[in-house]
Amino acid sequence: MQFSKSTGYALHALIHLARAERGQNVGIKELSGLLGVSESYLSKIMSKLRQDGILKAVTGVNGGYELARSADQITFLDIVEIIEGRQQLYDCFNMDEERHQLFFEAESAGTEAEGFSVHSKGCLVKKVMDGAEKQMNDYLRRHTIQSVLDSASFDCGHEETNKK
Amino acid sequence: MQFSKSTGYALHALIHLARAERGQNVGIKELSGLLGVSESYLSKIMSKLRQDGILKAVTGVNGGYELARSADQITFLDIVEIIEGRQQLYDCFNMDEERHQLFFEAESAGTEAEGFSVHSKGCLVKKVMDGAEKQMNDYLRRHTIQSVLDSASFDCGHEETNKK
DNA sequence: TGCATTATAGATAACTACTGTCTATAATGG
DNA sequence: CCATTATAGACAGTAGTTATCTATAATGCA
Repeated sequence: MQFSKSTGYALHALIHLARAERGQNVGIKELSGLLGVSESYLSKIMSKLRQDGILKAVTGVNGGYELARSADQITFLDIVEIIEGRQQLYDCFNMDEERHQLFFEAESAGTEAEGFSVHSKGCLVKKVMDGAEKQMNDYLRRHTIQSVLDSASFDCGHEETNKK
Repeated sequence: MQFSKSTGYALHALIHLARAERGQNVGIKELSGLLGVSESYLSKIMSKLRQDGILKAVTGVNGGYELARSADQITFLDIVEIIEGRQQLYDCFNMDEERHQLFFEAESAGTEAEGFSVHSKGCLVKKVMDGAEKQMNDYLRRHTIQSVLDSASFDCGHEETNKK
């Protein structure tokens, strides 16, 4: 299990766009040269980001890409979900209860009258794996394109560093 | 990006083994029937777990598998690393500094005399992605086969529940 | 208008990993 | 000696990733 290279391309491209002047379009040629990936392949990725509202694109002369929202409103999780897809990391291979009788959490067996909060039924393995995924996603949600710019000392001098 | 089904098989099989009597071998036939996967495929997974010291295996009549250590010494991370491999989730596509000049963290530029701890140089994108992976791994390390057994109310009656 | 530029969309293909089957082999107990 | 059980290797189908190439559409400029 690994993140696809496309996710890396997307994140690096966005950082570059975030550093560009507002209103300045950056073309695929510049981006692909910077990242060392073909224009053809990268443009697929950029189109996806546009379709999901991360970018704006302009065709024609002086066209190119621009962020559709400010860099601190674009989280790493946004990009990972767009490129990797939104399925969960762990799909239990067989969710029917017949086979899972041993791996399912029993729902407060027979104690309904006691007012117990009925446990949500589900595979205990999946519960752990989903918990693990949530830890990662929460972290990715806390990190934005802007936060990466802040942690770097780009153009030391005319921009304050460590703004965050 | 998703966990492979094999990881799910492995975890479920281990939970079943953990419930078996100490010294009692469980055969591949029983396990494959329970999980709904072929003996052939599951045995590959079990062999891997044996090679990595999670299981002991006995061939021949009355043979089968048994945990090699106690269930609370087998973490979810152990199993994920064995089945999914130990590579990092994010490999930066191009780590040479030439191309990365914009994405690398500068190492405490020119302030060496101040006694700053020199930042470890590296791609800022990778730093975030590695951080995210660490969050997930830490969670997986805190969850063991035993902790899953504890959270379930198996065989209510002759075993204490919530031992942990 | 016509042309160069630039993004978009579709078809295609190589490669890899995952999932799974089949067969042969080795070890063990009865 | 035989049935049982795990192991190892070869093999194949499927899906996803990583591209490439071509054609198309939109835009700005001369």
